[in-house]
Amino acid sequence: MGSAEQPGIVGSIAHRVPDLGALELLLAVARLGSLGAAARELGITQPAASSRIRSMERQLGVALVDRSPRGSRLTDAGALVTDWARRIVEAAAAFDAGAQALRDRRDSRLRVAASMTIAEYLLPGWLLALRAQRPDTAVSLHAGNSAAVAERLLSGEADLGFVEGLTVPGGLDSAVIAHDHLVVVVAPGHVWARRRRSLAASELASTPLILREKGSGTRQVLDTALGGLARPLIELSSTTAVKAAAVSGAGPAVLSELAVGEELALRRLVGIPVEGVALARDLRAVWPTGHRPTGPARELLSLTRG
Amino acid sequence: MGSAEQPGIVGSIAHRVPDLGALELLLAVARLGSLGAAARELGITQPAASSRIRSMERQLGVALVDRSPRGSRLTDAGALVTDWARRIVEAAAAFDAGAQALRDRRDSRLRVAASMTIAEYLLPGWLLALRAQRPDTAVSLHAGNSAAVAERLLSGEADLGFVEGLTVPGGLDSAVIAHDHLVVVVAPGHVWARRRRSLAASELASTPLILREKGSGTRQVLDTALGGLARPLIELSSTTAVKAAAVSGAGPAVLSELAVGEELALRRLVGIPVEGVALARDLRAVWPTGHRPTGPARELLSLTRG
DNA sequence: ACTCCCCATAAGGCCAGTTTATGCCCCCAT
DNA sequence: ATGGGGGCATAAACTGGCCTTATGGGGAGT
Repeated sequence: MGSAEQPGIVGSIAHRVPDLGALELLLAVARLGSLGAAARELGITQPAASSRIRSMERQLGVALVDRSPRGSRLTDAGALVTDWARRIVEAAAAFDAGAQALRDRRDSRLRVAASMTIAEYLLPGWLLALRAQRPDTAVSLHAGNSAAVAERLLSGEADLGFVEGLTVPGGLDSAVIAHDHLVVVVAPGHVWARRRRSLAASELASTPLILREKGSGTRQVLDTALGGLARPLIELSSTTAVKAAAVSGAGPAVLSELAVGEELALRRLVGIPVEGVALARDLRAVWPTGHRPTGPARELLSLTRG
Repeated sequence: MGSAEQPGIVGSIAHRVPDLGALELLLAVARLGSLGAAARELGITQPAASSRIRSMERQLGVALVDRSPRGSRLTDAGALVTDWARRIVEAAAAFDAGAQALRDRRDSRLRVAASMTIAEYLLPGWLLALRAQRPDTAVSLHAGNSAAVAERLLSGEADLGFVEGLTVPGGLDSAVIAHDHLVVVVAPGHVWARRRRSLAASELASTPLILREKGSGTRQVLDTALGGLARPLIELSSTTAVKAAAVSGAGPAVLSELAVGEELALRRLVGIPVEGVALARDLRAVWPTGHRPTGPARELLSLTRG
């Protein structure tokens, strides 16, 4: 690492955060109460675990575990660190579940097609649950808009689909699996953030907004709710881009609450109540008319409803 | 969460998920549109970035980036992977912000004391926001129950505190910064999950529950709401342990909605409405009477929306 | 054509993490 | 008391991944 130590602006966080293996090890230690047991579970030797925990403590500058000849318990700081670490590892598990489904395997027993918002925010969790229940089910995933989902289902390239629009594409049966609603959000510095009254539909319709492109489920719902009048300030091709633009203060955006939950909680964005507009939408599972999901597809479907 | 730390048959997820540095690089490529530019931003050379992205694609079995002599753009699959990766990196950034506050003890310009739930779920995000706004503010953090927070403030060992109980400890002024409410949760297989009617307070009081230990803010609110009648099925010392017990079906648990948001969304737990019990509580910032927060403390306070 | 910006490949170096091999400590059962 | 076993630490050697430097090829604007 010859070039590393320029003490200027903060570099990447990767070298200040222990890697996933170390965090996973820490979780195992917390759960099992012993370095050796944790090491066995992860398939490494006890000295490796010992050394890794120690170097993590050195890196963070905090003692994480209390070692004793009877085992190891977390310190107070260690418990906190472990809770924070768990969120990273959970996100990594979701990543893994999703990524494994993207690998286009011919022998997949369940082929799923989903709209972007669902694929982005919900599907990894469902796949994780499915894996816990049926570890040997190989799943493949394709993401696209409603039309693309319908096409894959009707051509037999997918067994089960998920869409987020208002209408169900022709030739498909569906079941509502969850409800979502769109929210109007602005950066905390925006004028609207200081409003006391809720927004009138006419105001929303007459204000240029940061929007997803036409054809997206989100845009479809908004256009319908406003009677086709949504005025774009700018059109972006991903939820992430819209969020980033809104956070940076470019203007008001309309997004699924799924997409902005975290931003609202941390006040990076502020939600503006709107009156007289139906911004709710159903999230639906879809399949070719008559072909009720069976086998793995039925399994996944039942997981999405609880 | 269980699935994130279940004993893996296939070994750890760490070797199936790219490390944080690679994910961060991918995010930079997505944002900047070029491998070389991303490499420069992270302070590595272009061949290193090229090689790292390539090995990530090999590991995941998916093409992530479309290279051209004019730059690089994400493939469709790459966009999805990047969105999932962003969640890992965000969790890592929160971890980093929190961990740094656990370390900086001596020369901290802002010393914070917080109750466990707040330290666990909210503080890392606040610290992240604070760092974005005032990058040079060194923060130290101690977590403990309300009494410990009060003690640190009154002894001058902390400048600002956060508590979640019903009452404000003596000698402290406070400001409500957010509202939280406790929810009754059970595993999806539990009898209560199939109830149609909401739960009566008397039923809750007469059912043995999975609870935090006495002295915790959560327990204090519940005991007060039920008139001191909460019957423990088992008492556990961390929110995480309570959650894990509830998910495994051991019985009903009572937890902050902050703690179970994800579990509810993924149906690993089901919330049970309760009638006639006030399970709401305020989250408060606290400081020694008369010493209104100034400087960094005031800055942090304003981020929490006091 | 010239030049700039992009990316790929090759060869060598370095560090982190791992394994094997010991040693010490404490608890408990014989 | 006396082994035995579980638990952790340290030392030394190995390995592999990531980084760097050096170099080459391809497209786009001037």
